[in-house]
Amino acid sequence: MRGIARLARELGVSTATVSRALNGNPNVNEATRQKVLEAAQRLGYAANQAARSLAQGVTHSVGFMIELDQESTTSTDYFFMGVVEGMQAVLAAHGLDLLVLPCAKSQDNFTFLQRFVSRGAVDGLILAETRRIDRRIDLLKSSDIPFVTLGRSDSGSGYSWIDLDFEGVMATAVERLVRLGHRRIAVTVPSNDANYGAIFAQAYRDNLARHGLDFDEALVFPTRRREDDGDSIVDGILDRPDPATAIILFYEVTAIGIYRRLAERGLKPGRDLSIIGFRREESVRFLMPQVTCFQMSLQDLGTAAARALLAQMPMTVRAFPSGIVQSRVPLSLVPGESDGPVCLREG
Amino acid sequence: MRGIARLARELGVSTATVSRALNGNPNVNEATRQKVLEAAQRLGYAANQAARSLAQGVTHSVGFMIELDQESTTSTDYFFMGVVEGMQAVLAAHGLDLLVLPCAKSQDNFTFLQRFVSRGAVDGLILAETRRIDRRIDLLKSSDIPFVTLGRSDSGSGYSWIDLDFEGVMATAVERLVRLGHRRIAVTVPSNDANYGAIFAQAYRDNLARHGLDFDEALVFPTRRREDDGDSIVDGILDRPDPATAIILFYEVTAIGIYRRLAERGLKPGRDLSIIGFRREESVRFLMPQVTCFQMSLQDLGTAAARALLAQMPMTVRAFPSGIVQSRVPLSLVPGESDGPVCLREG
DNA sequence: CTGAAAGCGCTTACAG
DNA sequence: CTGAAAGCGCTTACAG
Repeated sequence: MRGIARLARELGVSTATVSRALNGNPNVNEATRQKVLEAAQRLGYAANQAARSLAQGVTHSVGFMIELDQESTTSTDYFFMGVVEGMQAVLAAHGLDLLVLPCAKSQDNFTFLQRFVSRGAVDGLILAETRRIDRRIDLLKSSDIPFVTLGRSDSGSGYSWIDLDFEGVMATAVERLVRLGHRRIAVTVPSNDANYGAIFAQAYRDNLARHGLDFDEALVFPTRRREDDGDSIVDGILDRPDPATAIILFYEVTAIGIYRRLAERGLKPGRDLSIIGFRREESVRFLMPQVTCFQMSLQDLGTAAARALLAQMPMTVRAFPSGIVQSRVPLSLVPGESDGPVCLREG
Repeated sequence: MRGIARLARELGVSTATVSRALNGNPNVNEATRQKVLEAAQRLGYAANQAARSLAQGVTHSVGFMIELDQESTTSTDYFFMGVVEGMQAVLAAHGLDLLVLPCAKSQDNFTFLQRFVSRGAVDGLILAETRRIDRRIDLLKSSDIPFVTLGRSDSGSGYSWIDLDFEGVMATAVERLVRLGHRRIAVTVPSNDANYGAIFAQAYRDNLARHGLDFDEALVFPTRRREDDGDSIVDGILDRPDPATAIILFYEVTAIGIYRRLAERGLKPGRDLSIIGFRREESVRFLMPQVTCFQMSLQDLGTAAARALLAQMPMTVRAFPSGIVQSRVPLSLVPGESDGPVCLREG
């Protein structure tokens, strides 16, 4: 005999009473409850997770699905801990365990998710890095499981998402550059299939238009999260009849290659080419001159996602009556010295 | 009626047969199995996790407990993704799900772990960042759950661990510096309570002794994972009657502050002070001159940990007959320009 | 090769 | 306030 039965026998009460005492059911004599609690503590007893889930129909756990790829292996993760910290704090306060579910890039992310969903392994899900078209969202919508995504998608509708305020960042960056006199502004965009690339690019176009600037496909540079695209970007920007005078970066790390190439050509960031980065990444924080960029709270992002999820879950919906949440976490500009007024050279 | 019962009724067979077909039990007519598999696929059926675990007594999942602190929020995590990728690949190949369990620094890590253990939420555990004295190890030893730690500890014995080869790194670093003529070698050590700090410090002493060099407490600098200890270190090393000529860093990021301070004093890394870093971190990869440091495969670390765990688990012990594994993942030197022969100045 | 039935360890109406 | 019992959705000897 084991588990709750052993505890019950030991105490001379029924398993029902033990269960009630442990679960905070009010219909238990206070003295009995103390006796049970004490014994459980002493014997290190905790209800078996599987049995509990089966009987209750809930797991008291939430999954956070992340994807493991080469790129994220060296950088995105830096994004990860802060976000998880925010989520965990909120969920723990409501008795929910956060289980981070890492999906290898080599396995199909749809199948991966489906397994956890159809097995009822978690009560809710948070998805990272949504795609423009993302079948996972359709899957989650058609099943009855509460979920929230980190990032928007064109798939599905009427679901909760939290995202970065790409639009706000781009508006601030473009306006700042325009004020400094820039009329030809280049941009880098991520070359992967996550939706944020498309959003960033669209915001770029929208904000050029707002300021009456022409969009030029030649000034859009797809990049990966690595520093060595600097040569082609700098040369591509400057060696043309109508060079750009500024560039907005999606991946901040690109600044390293740009700085390097500029130095080779005897040029200076902020004087000969204005640079505004997006997110303040670890690897460029010490670059000189400092990159003008945007800062945000990763914890807040995680917190917002967790709250939005709790608003979907039956157990916590009353405490979070916000319904569907679709919101963007703001970023604030951190001025550096990598941007400045248009430099009047030869032309 | 739902779950397996519904599937069984639909197919006109018993739940036992469905279960067998789905679980690869050989005692099933091949045609029957196909029929079941097809229907399960079509209806999106997968066995309920809780019911399955309860019936089988195993969860088919492994927990990787990590801790979330301020420090790791900005850096250690960079360590994280690669390791998880390695673990996940190995575990998935054996039908095990990897659940990353993030523990907030504000909650007691012992209690956190205990809950997962006593509830039987996972079949095995991997612990990160062991302490010199680590009650979690005693807990795991006294329960029957298989586990592996990332990092050694003085607690417990006869358990499997995987760690970095701090000794090898230190031996290589000290020997390299000694060959370059250095006799006064400083070191930075982490100021937290993880065991690797103690190991690193001990390896430092051992290797000084091996080369007949005196140990001097004044040359040991506790640091945190941030760049701004450079001033006190550089000044502390150089402004003394018997200055050190070289320093070995635990946290590579410390190099940034050291470089800065050296520059302020008109000195050069590699010429006026030789610097060898430990692990090649993202944030200093682009420092000039490049820091001489050590490289390792995070994936290999994760892979080794997962394999060591499989060797403890009943289901996989036959495929991994290695027994207790206690091994150190090697790192290889990546020469930079931050170290060089002793510079003969004035004295 | 298949099915009826017991059992995994809990929770929770139901009855008292 | 407490207990006996049914039930959660599976798996697995056991019998055929």
